[in-house]
Amino acid sequence: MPELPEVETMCRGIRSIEGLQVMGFTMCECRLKPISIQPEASVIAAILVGSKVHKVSRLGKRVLVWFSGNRVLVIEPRMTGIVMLEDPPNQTHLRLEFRLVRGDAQVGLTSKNPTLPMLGEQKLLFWDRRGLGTVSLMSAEELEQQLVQRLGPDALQMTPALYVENFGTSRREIKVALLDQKLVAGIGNIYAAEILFMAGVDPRSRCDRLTSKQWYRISEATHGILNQAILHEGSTLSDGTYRNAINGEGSYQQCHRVYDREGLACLRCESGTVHRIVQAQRSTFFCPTCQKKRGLHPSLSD
DNA sequence: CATATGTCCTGAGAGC
DNA sequence: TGCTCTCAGGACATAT
Repeated sequence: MPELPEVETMCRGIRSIEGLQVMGFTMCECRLKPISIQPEASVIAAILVGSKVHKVSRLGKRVLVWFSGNRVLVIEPRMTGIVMLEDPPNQTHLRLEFRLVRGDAQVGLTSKNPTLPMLGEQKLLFWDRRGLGTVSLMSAEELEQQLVQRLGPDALQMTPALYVENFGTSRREIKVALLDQKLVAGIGNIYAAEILFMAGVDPRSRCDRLTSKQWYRISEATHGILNQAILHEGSTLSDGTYRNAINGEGSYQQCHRVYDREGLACLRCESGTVHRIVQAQRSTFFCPTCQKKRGLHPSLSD
Protein backbone atom coordinates (compact mmCIF):
# COMPACT_ATOMS: atom_id res chain seq x y z
CA MET A 1 0.00 0.00 0.00
CA PRO A 2 2.48 2.58 -0.94
CA GLU A 3 1.42 5.78 0.76
CA LEU A 4 3.59 8.85 1.24
CA PRO A 5 6.29 7.24 3.44
CA GLU A 6 6.66 4.22 1.17
CA VAL A 7 6.78 6.31 -2.00
CA GLU A 8 9.26 8.71 -0.40
CA THR A 9 11.41 5.69 0.51
CA MET A 10 11.26 4.46 -3.09
CA CYS A 11 12.32 7.88 -4.37
CA ARG A 12 15.26 8.08 -1.99
CA GLY A 13 16.20 4.50 -2.82
CA ILE A 14 16.43 5.07 -6.55
CA ARG A 15 17.97 8.55 -6.42
CA SER A 16 21.31 7.06 -7.52
CA ILE A 17 19.93 6.88 -11.07
CA GLU A 18 20.08 10.67 -11.35
CA GLY A 19 22.55 11.52 -14.08
CA LEU A 20 22.42 8.09 -15.72
CA GLN A 21 21.62 7.62 -19.38
CA VAL A 22 18.86 5.36 -20.70
CA MET A 23 20.15 2.53 -22.86
CA GLY A 24 16.97 0.51 -23.06
CA PHE A 25 13.41 0.24 -21.87
CA THR A 26 11.21 -2.82 -22.04
CA MET A 27 7.83 -3.91 -20.82
CA CYS A 28 8.22 -7.40 -19.45
CA GLU A 29 6.35 -10.20 -21.19
CA CYS A 30 4.25 -12.42 -18.99
CA ARG A 31 0.93 -14.23 -18.85
CA LEU A 32 -0.56 -11.50 -16.65
CA LYS A 33 -2.68 -8.68 -17.91
CA PRO A 34 -0.31 -5.86 -18.79
CA ILE A 35 -0.26 -2.78 -16.59
CA SER A 36 -1.66 0.47 -17.86
CA ILE A 37 1.04 2.37 -19.70
CA GLN A 38 0.76 5.56 -21.72
CA PRO A 39 1.94 5.88 -24.43
CA GLU A 40 2.74 2.30 -25.33
CA ALA A 41 6.10 0.96 -24.25
CA SER A 42 7.76 1.04 -27.65
CA VAL A 43 6.92 4.73 -27.98
CA ILE A 44 8.30 5.47 -24.54
CA ALA A 45 11.46 3.60 -25.45
CA ALA A 46 11.85 5.56 -28.65
CA ILE A 47 11.54 8.83 -26.78
CA LEU A 48 13.69 8.04 -23.78
CA VAL A 49 16.59 5.94 -25.04
CA GLY A 50 19.62 8.18 -25.12
CA SER A 51 18.27 10.74 -22.67
CA LYS A 52 19.50 11.21 -19.13
CA VAL A 53 17.66 11.05 -15.82
CA HIS A 54 17.60 14.59 -14.57
CA LYS A 55 16.07 13.98 -11.15
CA VAL A 56 13.74 11.81 -9.10
CA SER A 57 10.94 13.37 -7.07
CA ARG A 58 7.65 12.51 -5.39
CA LEU A 59 4.18 13.86 -6.09
CA GLY A 60 1.78 12.63 -3.42
CA LYS A 61 1.84 8.84 -3.83
CA ARG A 62 3.49 8.96 -7.25
CA VAL A 63 7.15 8.64 -8.21
CA LEU A 64 8.31 11.14 -10.83
CA VAL A 65 11.39 10.42 -12.94
CA TRP A 66 12.41 13.51 -14.85
CA PHE A 67 14.35 13.23 -18.10
CA SER A 68 16.22 15.69 -20.22
CA GLY A 69 13.89 17.27 -22.74
CA ASN A 70 11.09 18.30 -20.37
CA ARG A 71 9.74 14.75 -20.07
CA VAL A 72 8.59 13.12 -16.86
CA LEU A 73 7.74 9.48 -16.25
CA VAL A 74 4.90 9.29 -13.73
CA ILE A 75 4.73 6.01 -11.82
CA GLU A 76 1.69 5.25 -9.64
CA PRO A 77 2.39 2.14 -7.57
CA ARG A 78 -1.18 2.02 -6.24
CA MET A 79 -1.64 -1.12 -4.14
CA THR A 80 1.29 -3.39 -4.81
CA GLY A 81 3.69 -1.58 -7.12
CA ILE A 82 7.33 -1.04 -6.23
CA VAL A 83 9.95 1.05 -7.97
CA MET A 84 13.32 -0.54 -7.34
CA LEU A 85 16.91 -0.90 -8.46
CA GLU A 86 17.47 -4.64 -8.08
CA ASP A 87 16.33 -7.95 -6.61
CA PRO A 88 12.58 -7.93 -7.26
CA PRO A 89 10.52 -10.33 -5.08
CA ASN A 90 9.99 -12.54 -8.14
CA GLN A 91 10.21 -12.39 -11.92
CA THR A 92 6.54 -13.16 -12.47
CA HIS A 93 5.32 -9.71 -11.57
CA LEU A 94 8.18 -7.71 -12.99
CA ARG A 95 6.51 -5.19 -15.26
CA LEU A 96 9.07 -2.69 -16.57
CA GLU A 97 12.81 -2.56 -16.88
CA PHE A 98 15.09 0.38 -17.70
CA ARG A 99 18.71 -0.26 -18.52
CA LEU A 100 20.88 2.67 -17.51
CA VAL A 101 24.58 3.54 -17.72
CA ARG A 102 26.82 6.37 -16.61
CA GLY A 103 27.36 9.10 -19.14
CA ASP A 104 30.28 8.77 -21.55
CA ALA A 105 32.40 11.36 -19.80
CA GLN A 106 32.72 9.16 -16.74
CA VAL A 107 33.15 5.81 -18.40
CA GLY A 108 36.85 6.19 -18.94
CA LEU A 109 37.46 7.22 -15.35
CA THR A 110 35.46 4.43 -13.82
CA SER A 111 37.69 1.58 -14.82
CA LYS A 112 40.72 3.28 -13.29
CA ASN A 113 39.06 4.29 -10.05
CA PRO A 114 37.45 1.49 -8.07
CA THR A 115 35.84 3.91 -5.62
CA LEU A 116 33.47 5.14 -8.30
CA PRO A 117 30.27 3.20 -8.95
CA MET A 118 30.77 0.10 -11.04
CA LEU A 119 31.23 0.40 -14.69
CA GLY A 120 28.33 -1.05 -16.61
CA GLU A 121 24.67 -1.39 -16.44
CA GLN A 122 22.25 -0.39 -13.71
CA LYS A 123 18.56 -1.05 -13.77
CA LEU A 124 15.39 0.68 -12.76
CA LEU A 125 12.53 -1.78 -12.25
CA PHE A 126 8.81 -1.55 -11.74
CA TRP A 127 7.40 -4.62 -10.02
CA ASP A 128 3.68 -4.92 -9.31
CA ARG A 129 1.96 -8.07 -8.04
CA ARG A 130 -1.63 -7.03 -8.67
CA GLY A 131 -0.94 -4.87 -11.64
CA LEU A 132 -3.13 -1.96 -10.62
CA GLY A 133 -0.24 0.44 -11.01
CA THR A 134 0.01 2.83 -13.92
CA VAL A 135 2.89 4.44 -15.76
CA SER A 136 2.78 7.39 -18.09
CA LEU A 137 5.25 9.61 -19.85
CA MET A 138 4.22 13.22 -20.22
CA SER A 139 5.50 16.76 -20.53
CA ALA A 140 5.90 19.08 -17.58
CA GLU A 141 2.83 21.00 -18.77
CA GLU A 142 0.72 17.87 -18.94
CA LEU A 143 1.87 16.91 -15.46
CA GLU A 144 0.81 20.29 -14.17
CA GLN A 145 -2.62 20.21 -15.80
CA GLN A 146 -3.48 16.55 -15.36
CA LEU A 147 -2.06 15.92 -11.92
CA VAL A 148 -0.60 18.77 -9.91
CA GLN A 149 -3.69 20.95 -10.24
CA ARG A 150 -5.93 18.08 -9.19
CA LEU A 151 -4.06 17.26 -6.01
CA GLY A 152 -4.27 18.92 -2.63
CA PRO A 153 -1.16 20.09 -0.79
CA ASP A 154 1.40 17.43 0.05
CA ALA A 155 0.65 15.98 3.46
CA LEU A 156 4.05 17.14 4.74
CA GLN A 157 3.11 20.71 3.80
CA MET A 158 -0.13 20.74 5.73
CA THR A 159 -0.81 23.25 8.48
CA PRO A 160 -3.80 23.64 10.79
CA ALA A 161 -4.98 26.56 8.64
CA LEU A 162 -4.75 24.51 5.45
CA TYR A 163 -6.71 21.72 7.07
CA VAL A 164 -9.46 24.10 8.06
CA GLU A 165 -9.46 25.69 4.62
CA ASN A 166 -9.58 22.42 2.65
CA PHE A 167 -11.66 20.26 4.99
CA GLY A 168 -13.50 22.58 7.34
CA THR A 169 -16.81 22.84 5.47
CA SER A 170 -17.04 19.24 4.32
CA ARG A 171 -19.79 17.08 5.74
CA ARG A 172 -17.79 13.89 5.16
CA GLU A 173 -16.25 11.83 7.90
CA ILE A 174 -12.68 12.88 8.66
CA LYS A 175 -11.19 9.44 7.96
CA VAL A 176 -12.83 9.31 4.53
CA ALA A 177 -11.80 12.88 3.72
CA LEU A 178 -8.16 12.23 4.63
CA LEU A 179 -8.04 9.63 1.85
CA ASP A 180 -9.19 12.17 -0.76
CA GLN A 181 -6.08 13.21 -2.66
CA LYS A 182 -7.77 16.39 -3.86
CA LEU A 183 -7.85 17.61 -0.26
CA VAL A 184 -4.43 16.39 0.88
CA ALA A 185 -1.94 14.32 -1.11
CA GLY A 186 -0.14 11.30 0.27
CA ILE A 187 -2.30 9.87 3.05
CA GLY A 188 -3.77 6.38 2.63
CA ASN A 189 -5.67 3.93 4.77
CA ILE A 190 -2.89 2.95 7.16
CA TYR A 191 -1.62 6.42 7.96
CA ALA A 192 -5.10 7.94 8.17
CA ALA A 193 -5.81 5.53 11.02
CA GLU A 194 -2.51 6.22 12.76
CA ILE A 195 -2.83 9.99 12.38
CA LEU A 196 -6.33 10.08 13.87
CA PHE A 197 -5.26 7.84 16.72
CA MET A 198 -2.33 10.10 17.55
CA ALA A 199 -4.61 13.13 17.29
CA GLY A 200 -7.25 11.52 19.50
CA VAL A 201 -9.99 12.21 16.97
CA ASP A 202 -12.88 9.85 16.22
CA PRO A 203 -12.60 8.77 12.55
CA ARG A 204 -16.40 9.09 12.21
CA SER A 205 -16.37 12.80 13.08
CA ARG A 206 -17.79 15.06 10.42
CA CYS A 207 -15.16 17.52 9.19
CA ASP A 208 -17.45 20.50 9.65
CA ARG A 209 -17.88 19.64 13.32
CA LEU A 210 -14.21 19.46 14.27
CA THR A 211 -12.77 22.21 16.44
CA SER A 212 -9.70 24.27 15.65
CA LYS A 213 -7.92 22.46 18.45
CA GLN A 214 -8.70 19.14 16.80
CA TRP A 215 -7.43 20.39 13.43
CA TYR A 216 -4.24 21.50 15.15
CA ARG A 217 -3.80 18.02 16.59
CA ILE A 218 -4.51 16.38 13.22
CA SER A 219 -1.93 18.62 11.56
CA GLU A 220 0.68 17.85 14.20
CA ALA A 221 -0.07 14.14 13.99
CA THR A 222 0.21 14.20 10.19
CA HIS A 223 3.78 15.41 10.44
CA GLY A 224 4.64 13.25 13.42
CA ILE A 225 3.36 9.99 11.96
CA LEU A 226 4.56 10.46 8.38
CA ASN A 227 8.04 11.66 9.30
CA GLN A 228 8.50 8.79 11.72
CA ALA A 229 7.26 6.33 9.10
CA ILE A 230 9.77 7.72 6.58
CA LEU A 231 12.56 7.15 9.11
CA HIS A 232 11.42 3.52 9.30
CA GLU A 233 11.27 3.23 5.50
CA GLY A 234 7.52 2.68 5.53
CA SER A 235 5.34 -0.27 6.52
CA THR A 236 5.73 -3.80 5.16
CA LEU A 237 2.49 -5.58 6.09
CA SER A 238 2.05 -9.29 6.67
CA ASP A 239 1.56 -9.90 2.95
CA GLY A 240 5.15 -8.71 2.54
CA THR A 241 4.39 -6.88 -0.66
CA TYR A 242 5.96 -3.52 0.02
CA ARG A 243 9.76 -3.49 -0.20
CA ASN A 244 12.31 -0.73 -0.56
CA ALA A 245 14.43 -0.18 -3.67
CA ILE A 246 16.68 -3.14 -2.91
CA ASN A 247 13.99 -5.55 -1.71
CA GLY A 248 14.37 -4.78 2.01
CA GLU A 249 11.40 -4.47 4.33
CA GLY A 250 10.18 -1.32 6.02
CA SER A 251 9.82 -1.46 9.79
CA TYR A 252 7.12 1.06 10.63
CA GLN A 253 4.53 -1.75 10.89
CA GLN A 254 6.14 -2.44 14.27
CA CYS A 255 5.14 1.07 15.33
CA HIS A 256 1.48 0.86 14.30
CA ARG A 257 -0.72 1.78 17.23
CA VAL A 258 -4.11 0.85 15.77
CA TYR A 259 -3.85 -0.33 12.17
CA ASP A 260 -4.63 -4.07 11.92
CA ARG A 261 -4.87 -4.39 15.72
CA GLU A 262 -8.58 -5.19 15.96
CA GLY A 263 -9.50 -6.68 19.33
CA LEU A 264 -6.16 -5.93 20.93
CA ALA A 265 -5.78 -3.65 23.94
CA CYS A 266 -5.41 0.02 23.15
CA LEU A 267 -1.76 0.97 23.56
CA ARG A 268 -2.69 4.31 25.08
CA CYS A 269 -5.70 4.09 27.33
CA GLU A 270 -5.48 0.50 28.61
CA SER A 271 -9.21 0.37 29.27
CA GLY A 272 -10.21 0.19 25.62
CA THR A 273 -9.68 -2.22 22.76
CA VAL A 274 -9.06 -1.39 19.12
CA HIS A 275 -12.22 -1.58 17.02
CA ARG A 276 -12.56 -2.14 13.29
CA ILE A 277 -15.33 -0.48 11.33
CA VAL A 278 -15.86 0.02 7.60
CA GLN A 279 -15.96 3.50 6.10
CA ALA A 280 -16.26 3.97 2.33
CA GLN A 281 -15.59 0.24 1.87
CA ARG A 282 -12.29 0.45 3.72
CA SER A 283 -11.29 -0.80 7.13
CA THR A 284 -10.85 1.80 9.84
CA PHE A 285 -9.10 0.92 13.09
CA PHE A 286 -9.52 3.10 16.17
CA CYS A 287 -9.98 3.14 19.92
CA PRO A 288 -13.46 4.45 20.79
CA THR A 289 -12.32 5.18 24.32
CA CYS A 290 -9.59 7.67 23.52
CA GLN A 291 -10.68 8.91 20.09
CA LYS A 292 -13.65 11.12 20.83
CA LYS A 293 -15.83 13.23 18.58
CA ARG A 294 -15.76 16.01 21.11
CA GLY A 295 -13.06 16.86 23.56
CA LEU A 296 -10.07 14.78 24.40
CA HIS A 297 -9.43 11.74 26.47
CA PRO A 298 -7.66 12.67 29.74
CA SER A 299 -4.58 10.75 28.63
CA LEU A 300 -4.05 13.27 25.82
CA SER A 301 -2.50 16.52 26.87
CA ASP A 302 -3.19 19.79 25.12
C1' DC B 1 -21.28 21.23 -6.85
C1' DA B 2 -20.48 17.54 -3.09
C1' DT B 3 -20.68 13.02 -1.89
C1' DA B 4 -21.30 7.91 -2.61
C1' DT B 5 -20.54 3.70 -5.02
C1' DG B 6 -18.52 0.50 -8.54
C1' DT B 7 -14.42 -1.05 -10.96
C1' DC B 8 -9.85 -2.72 -11.95
C1' DC B 9 -6.37 -6.79 -10.50
C1' DT B 10 -3.92 -11.01 -8.14
C1' DG B 11 -2.89 -14.03 -4.47
C1' DA B 12 -3.45 -15.15 0.45
C1' DG B 13 -6.25 -17.22 3.52
C1' DA B 14 -10.76 -18.97 5.25
C1' DG B 15 -14.19 -22.38 5.03
C1' DC B 16 -16.02 -26.62 3.52
C1' DT C 1 -6.26 -32.23 -0.77
C1' DG C 2 -8.41 -28.79 -3.59
C1' DC C 3 -12.13 -26.09 -4.68
C1' DT C 4 -14.74 -21.60 -4.15
C1' DC C 5 -15.27 -17.44 -1.94
C1' DT C 6 -13.91 -13.05 0.26
C1' DC C 7 -10.80 -9.57 1.06
C1' DA C 8 -6.93 -6.20 0.70
C1' DG C 9 -7.18 -0.47 -0.80
C1' DG C 10 -4.62 2.62 -4.52
C1' DA C 11 -7.22 6.18 -8.11
C1' DC C 12 -10.64 7.02 -11.17
C1' DA C 13 -15.28 6.60 -13.61
C1' DT C 14 -19.90 6.87 -12.99
C1' DA C 15 -24.11 7.56 -10.25
C1' DT C 16 -26.91 10.06 -6.98
